[in-house]
Amino acid sequence: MNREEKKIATRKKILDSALELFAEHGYETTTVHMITERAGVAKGTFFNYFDCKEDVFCDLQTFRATLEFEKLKDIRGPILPHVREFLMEFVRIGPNSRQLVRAVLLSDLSNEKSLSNQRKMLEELKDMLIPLIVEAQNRGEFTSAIPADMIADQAIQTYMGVSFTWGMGMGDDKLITQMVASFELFFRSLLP
Amino acid sequence: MNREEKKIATRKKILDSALELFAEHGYETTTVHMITERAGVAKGTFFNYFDCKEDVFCDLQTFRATLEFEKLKDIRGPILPHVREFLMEFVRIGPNSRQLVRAVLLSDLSNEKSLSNQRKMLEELKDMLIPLIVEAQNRGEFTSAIPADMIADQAIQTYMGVSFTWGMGMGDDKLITQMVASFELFFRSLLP
Amino acid sequence: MNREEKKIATRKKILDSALELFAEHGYETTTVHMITERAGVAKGTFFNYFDCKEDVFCDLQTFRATLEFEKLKDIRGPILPHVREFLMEFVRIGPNSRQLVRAVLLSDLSNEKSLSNQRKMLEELKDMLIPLIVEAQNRGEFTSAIPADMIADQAIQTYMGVSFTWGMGMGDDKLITQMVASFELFFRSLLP
Amino acid sequence: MNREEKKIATRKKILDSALELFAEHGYETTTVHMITERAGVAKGTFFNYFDCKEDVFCDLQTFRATLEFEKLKDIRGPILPHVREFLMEFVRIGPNSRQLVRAVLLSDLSNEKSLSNQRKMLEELKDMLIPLIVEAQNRGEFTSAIPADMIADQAIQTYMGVSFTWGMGMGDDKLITQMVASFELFFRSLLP
DNA sequence: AATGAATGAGCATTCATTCAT
DNA sequence: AATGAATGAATGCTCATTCAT
Repeated sequence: MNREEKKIATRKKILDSALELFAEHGYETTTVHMITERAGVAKGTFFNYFDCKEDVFCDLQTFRATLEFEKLKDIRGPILPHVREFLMEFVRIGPNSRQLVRAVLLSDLSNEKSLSNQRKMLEELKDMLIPLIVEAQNRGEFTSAIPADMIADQAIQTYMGVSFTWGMGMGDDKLITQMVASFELFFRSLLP
Repeated sequence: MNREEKKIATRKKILDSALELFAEHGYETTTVHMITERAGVAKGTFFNYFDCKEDVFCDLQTFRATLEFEKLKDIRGPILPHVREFLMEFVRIGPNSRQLVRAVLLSDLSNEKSLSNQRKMLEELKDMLIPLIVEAQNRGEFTSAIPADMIADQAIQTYMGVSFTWGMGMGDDKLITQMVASFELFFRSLLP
Repeated sequence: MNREEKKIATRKKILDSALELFAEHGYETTTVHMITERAGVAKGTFFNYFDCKEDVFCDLQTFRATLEFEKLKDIRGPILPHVREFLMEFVRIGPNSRQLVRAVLLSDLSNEKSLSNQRKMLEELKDMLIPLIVEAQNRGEFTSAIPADMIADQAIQTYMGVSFTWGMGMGDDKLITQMVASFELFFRSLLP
Repeated sequence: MNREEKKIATRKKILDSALELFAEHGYETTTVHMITERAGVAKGTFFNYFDCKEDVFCDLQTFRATLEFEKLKDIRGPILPHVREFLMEFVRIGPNSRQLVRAVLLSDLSNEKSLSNQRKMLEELKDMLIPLIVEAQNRGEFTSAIPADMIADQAIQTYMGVSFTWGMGMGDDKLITQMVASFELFFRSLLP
């Protein structure tokens, strides 16, 4: 492992430890000392990689921003199979322990910067969903009785609702199972 | 106002100030000094009423436990109107600013004690919903294709999903409007 | 000693300790811990009295701003006796150990706020001196060959020069002796 | 440029950067990182040339010790022209921005080692001045009413006083102008 | 019962210094 | 000889909590 790789590894160690600890104790209660201790580095090392404690926190969220919403654009024909597939990938990429989910939600709420990041991301997702929904309505897959943007809102709410309650310890052992089940029911409400 | 009443008033002033501040800044970021300043009492007074800072926090949550789930027990005949009414009261009692909603969700997530309180409350709610749903299924209001407990989970998820996304700043200006709209869609998915 | 007096006493203890330590080690090298240790209070107590470390520093200078320059305004008749008297009082009020003088000069230089405070004070002093000098020139006490404002500058320079070299450990044991001697020589240069 | 020359150049780069930064921010506030960044070398390189941060600081002062006081020894005949000339060179060699002057004075005061260096230098200067002054008194250039060592003290005080007040931002734009003006007045006080 | 001065453990952050590469 | 990642002691500052008044 050369120098550059070591640096990346150290950064990752710190990020991972931070994510775990934020999940276990929340942002404020987690100290830099705790993070570096778990990462197995000195306290000072933390600040070689991040300007301040808050920065790690924001970093945690960026991984989600990289999600490939783009894929949704190219959907042709019946929408449901694609949405199911997208959803599964979306969940597969994200955190998969209840603790981690809680940590991410916590981060969304506790911090003004995170809050607006997250809101922006959801708005983007919504903008990408609407045309898909409209097309599905035209094709007769979804009811046209409900406006497309309301359906989009609803989809996002379903996603966040599942995340939240699952993160709290309720629902099926696997997040993906719970997510798919909830969306099946959701799609049921969209039948023409 | 006699002595005893004064004591109760002081306690209430402190609790109210704390709730407001937790809503504005979160638990950790709110200091005892901030609370007593807003309540208009001296810092020491706080500790005459609460053993430690965490205690106010737990006190804040108890108000939700007092919610009258009991009412749900006595429902007879068609369920939908009752559920709609219950929902509206439920939302009316709870916090109504996005900030407050966020604060409460934050409190649910940040603290082990709060987390388990909240989970217990939701489980209770679920247990109360299931027989109602079964009866509605028997009466033909809801589809029987979906197990009652799954529907109950779904209802709770819908509630949390709306709370979360609305707290983040999305959706209709009024929480109640958003909540009702989402539940109408939800009920749509339960049609036989 | 009642509560209010105690507060004043504590504040004074902290200020005195700070002044001594700044004199011994300079501003940056002196830690809040050192100050509170010498003052015999807890570290936190420091911050009950001053918002930050820098504030003590600025406080140290204010005592000089209270100097009664006003007295100079009312001088009538021959100026020299009054100036001598003023000078002696000026020195008597100010710090009298070499260490303290050094601390004050150090504070003037190390900190932008102090620097501008001090400059302003000296400018004020100069403005007050000029009319006196003009009158003395008219009365024939001082030469008119040198502009009054230059003489004022010179007086201030003499004062600072004595302070600096004396603070460094040179000159007569007593600052006042050294100051008077230097000003006698200075006045000699102003003979018509 | 061979290896030896390169080493000398690197050392100089570091020293120059340090001097500039000490002038701009003072000793304590300047970090090794700032120095090496401005010098364009890595942080580690600093410690290849200096054992510790303090060492650069002491090195900076030595340049003043190299001042050729020796020249004063060989003065014959009327003293004033020589002293004027010496003074001008003295000032020309030294720092010429208000910031730099302030930095040097600061360094004199903040550090025990610097303080004693500076004191020693001034004492030497004084010892060199006294015989010159005695001779000038004998020749009738200066009054004999004032002891020669007092005059020497006075000269040094004048020098430091001008430096200090000029460094603080007062007086003529050019230090040399201010210095010459003050010394002219000083010489005036020495007329027989 | 109410006050607020005093406390000190604990935190984020800085930075001179080391040392493997 | 030069590098810069890693170190950890030290610092300014916060704040829940105590307790004499």
